[in-house]
Amino acid sequence: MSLESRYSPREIEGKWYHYWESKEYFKSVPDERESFSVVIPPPNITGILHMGHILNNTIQDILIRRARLLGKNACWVPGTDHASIATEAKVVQMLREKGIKKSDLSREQFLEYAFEWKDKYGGIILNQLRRLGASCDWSRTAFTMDEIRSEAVLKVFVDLYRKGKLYRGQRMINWDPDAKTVLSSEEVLYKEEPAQLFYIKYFLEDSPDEYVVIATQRPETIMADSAVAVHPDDKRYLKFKGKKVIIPLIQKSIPIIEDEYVDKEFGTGALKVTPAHDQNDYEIGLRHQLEVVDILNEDGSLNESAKILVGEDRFAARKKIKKLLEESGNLEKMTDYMTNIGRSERTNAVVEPRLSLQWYVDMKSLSEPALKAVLSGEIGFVPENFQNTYKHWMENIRDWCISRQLWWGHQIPAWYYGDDIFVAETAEEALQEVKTKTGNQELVISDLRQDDDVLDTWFSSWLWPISVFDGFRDDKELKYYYPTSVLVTGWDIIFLWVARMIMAGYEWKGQKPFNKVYFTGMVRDKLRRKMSKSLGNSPDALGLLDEFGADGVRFGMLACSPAGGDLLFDEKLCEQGRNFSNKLWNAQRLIVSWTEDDQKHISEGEQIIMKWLESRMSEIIAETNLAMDNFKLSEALKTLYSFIWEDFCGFYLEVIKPRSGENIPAALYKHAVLSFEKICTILHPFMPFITEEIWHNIKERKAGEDCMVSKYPISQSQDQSLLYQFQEIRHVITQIRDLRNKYQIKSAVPLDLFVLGSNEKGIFELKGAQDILLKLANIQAFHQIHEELKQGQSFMGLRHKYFLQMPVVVNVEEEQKNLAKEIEYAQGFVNSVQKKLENEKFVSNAPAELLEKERQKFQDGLTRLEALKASLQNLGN
RNA sequence: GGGAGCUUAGCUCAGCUGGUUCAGAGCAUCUGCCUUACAAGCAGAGGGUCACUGGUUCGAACCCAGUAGCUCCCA
Repeated sequence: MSLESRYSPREIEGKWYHYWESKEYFKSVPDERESFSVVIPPPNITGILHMGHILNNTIQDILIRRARLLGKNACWVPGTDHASIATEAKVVQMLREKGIKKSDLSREQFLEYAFEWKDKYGGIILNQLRRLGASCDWSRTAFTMDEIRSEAVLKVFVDLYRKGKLYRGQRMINWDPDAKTVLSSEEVLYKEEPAQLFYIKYFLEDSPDEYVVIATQRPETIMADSAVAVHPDDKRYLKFKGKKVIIPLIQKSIPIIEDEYVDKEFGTGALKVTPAHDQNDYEIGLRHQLEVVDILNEDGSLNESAKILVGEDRFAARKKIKKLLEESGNLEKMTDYMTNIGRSERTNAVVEPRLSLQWYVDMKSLSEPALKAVLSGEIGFVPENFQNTYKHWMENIRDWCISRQLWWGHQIPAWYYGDDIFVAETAEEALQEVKTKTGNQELVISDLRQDDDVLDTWFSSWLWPISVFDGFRDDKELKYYYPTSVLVTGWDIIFLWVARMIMAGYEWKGQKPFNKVYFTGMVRDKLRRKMSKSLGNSPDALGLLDEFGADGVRFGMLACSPAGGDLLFDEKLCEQGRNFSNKLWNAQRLIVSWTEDDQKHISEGEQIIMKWLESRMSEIIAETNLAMDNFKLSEALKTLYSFIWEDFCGFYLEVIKPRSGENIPAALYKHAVLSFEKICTILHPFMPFITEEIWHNIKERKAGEDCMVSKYPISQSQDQSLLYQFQEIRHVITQIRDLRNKYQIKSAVPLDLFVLGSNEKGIFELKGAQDILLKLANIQAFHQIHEELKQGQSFMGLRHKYFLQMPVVVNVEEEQKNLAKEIEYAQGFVNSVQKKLENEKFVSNAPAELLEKERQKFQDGLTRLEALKASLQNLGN
């Protein structure tokens, strides 16, 4: 077989993904095995693959693939989210490009277009996940607006209504004038933005020479003012108590009121009160029974009630009113200042506080079990400190506004007849109720009017862990897969989604939806900026996959992904991943190039290195398991990376590599293949494609004998003393290489090695050590000596002192310097340990084990110190 | 205004319940190598007062308090 020296992932990745799919390896059906289930955070149908998805789905895939290898019945349910606002915006835009206005269409016609759009673009992102290697059970692909999921939504709505946990209420809400819909507070993003404060004079009604100056950022709303408020303790305004002022331009008279809400320090200390257009003002209005004047249309333009500037957009009106106020002499001055502006997460429009009638879920009743579940640890958060954030939000929870003034989504199952509301899953049921209530059997469905609005998208996604298993109709699958094992998502939607899923889980199934939540960080660029389209700092995800291969990208993404915190993405990490792929690829090339020979004897060195690798691998498996159990995926991968690169390729393969032209003993070859095979399995969850490829290249495989469905190796007990001996061997090799480097002695020149020791020979007690030193450091002979060697470079091992005889002139002065430095260090070490041992409190307090360790340390330190001193002396002679 | 968190090598971060002179890894840097698996590589090396100040302790990067700087969430 001839293989390129560079690994090219492209065809290989495609090949294996199709193969796995054709074998139905991703498919899960309930059986007697333990289940391991994950539901995907459904990406928007408007979305395309970005770095956040790569991160999130790589992690899920790793967990799922590992569970599968561990013998569990792994089920990863994929799907998409209909994303009301975002999708409707896209569809409206698409229609506009075709020259169609939304207002010209009926609801049915619009939905037809929307579904068309969804069919065309909605699956893109799922296909992109396939390229990443995501092993989802595609036969389960769900959509928040498909039949099963929609039915669940309606059921839940009706259920909440009947339980009295759902109501319709008039509230101050966040209005998106672009999308013309209400937003929940979680969908509004606040940011400091520069703005201007307008200082406006309001003249007194009964003494036209006097005036009060109010400072406002929104002069266009003065027509909606119902009062001017001052703080009751504010001495400046005492004289105006009970008086009235005139709103400029429209000459309307409003009272001056006193309210403690007013901040005396801000602006002039006098606040214009506009109950219809500000949350706080609304509350002041309630306290003082003020008139509510709504001057804005749903698109943010001024309406008839404004009396002036009718039809103008709010921002245009602001500019115009400035001029008007100047002309009328009411504008005293303007100042710049920074203020928090709320913008719609989806449309970026400045959000307008607006009074309106909406549907709400009473959250208090739902939050209690959900809070308890997390605080008690029933549901584990990774990292744990998100508990605090969660707790704070849950304890201050506000009712959830779930209606949206859109067409794309689940239309609210509420029907109106006269002044009455009838909530039911279908129009027929609603009609039945109307008939019962009114006693009028003649009524037909068209006599009722269904609520125009749709439900917030999260009102369907909070049911996701239940609804993807059709859990509202049938418990069969739910019993097996629910609660799901772990949810992997970004911490930014902890309230929008995670908290609500927990509530839904307890509300309808009396059980948590998942055992663990793994919060990923936010992907940022090297400069710590959030990746965004507008900054253009987000790498092209598909381009990355092309360039580095899915395995390389998965590696790169994970290498910088601690749970929770931000992660600074750098393409260099993908490059590292690609290089790692290449390393594995070449290790495979090497092994495959060898010729087996069953006649050839295994040397002592080969014997011990096989044993060593087994111990070492067991150690690594245990470490990896521990890291994975604690969701330290990044750490687990790094452990494997350095084991494979340093231990397996850099050491083991170098030792067993036959000299050129020679064959390899058959048993050794088999050991190498078997070891590599295990490595493939352990690494498979992280880098599925290349491991599958290598798995098949290093050995003939029978049908169904695939890496993806292999058995995860078990950590055996380890030979600790062997591991220790090898540490010493490798240390000695490094020292020898260093000396060769320093004195420019080629590795081709064989050298003799001496170990100083009266009764033990250190590493050379281990049969085979010499073979290894010969192979890796070209040590041709080994001698035990009992005193310092005059001609020779010395170095310290972990326990012993070694000499290397080299045909060189030693730089005495420099050596002396180095030795002096080392002696100083060793002396310091010995001193500190001695101090510790002489300290009675330490001796009496420290555990016996530690004490023993310290004594050993002291002994070793002394030996080392003596040896160094001897070297120094020796050098002088 | 309320809360959470961070500060360790040039960069990004590990460092689990205090216990090797504990200061670690990767990347970057430097030196030497195209040694027949891999230059996407090999062999080595240098680099840090663990933000600052105090305290607890036999012992502190780790625990406590304060200070400074940064980040995020909520209002």
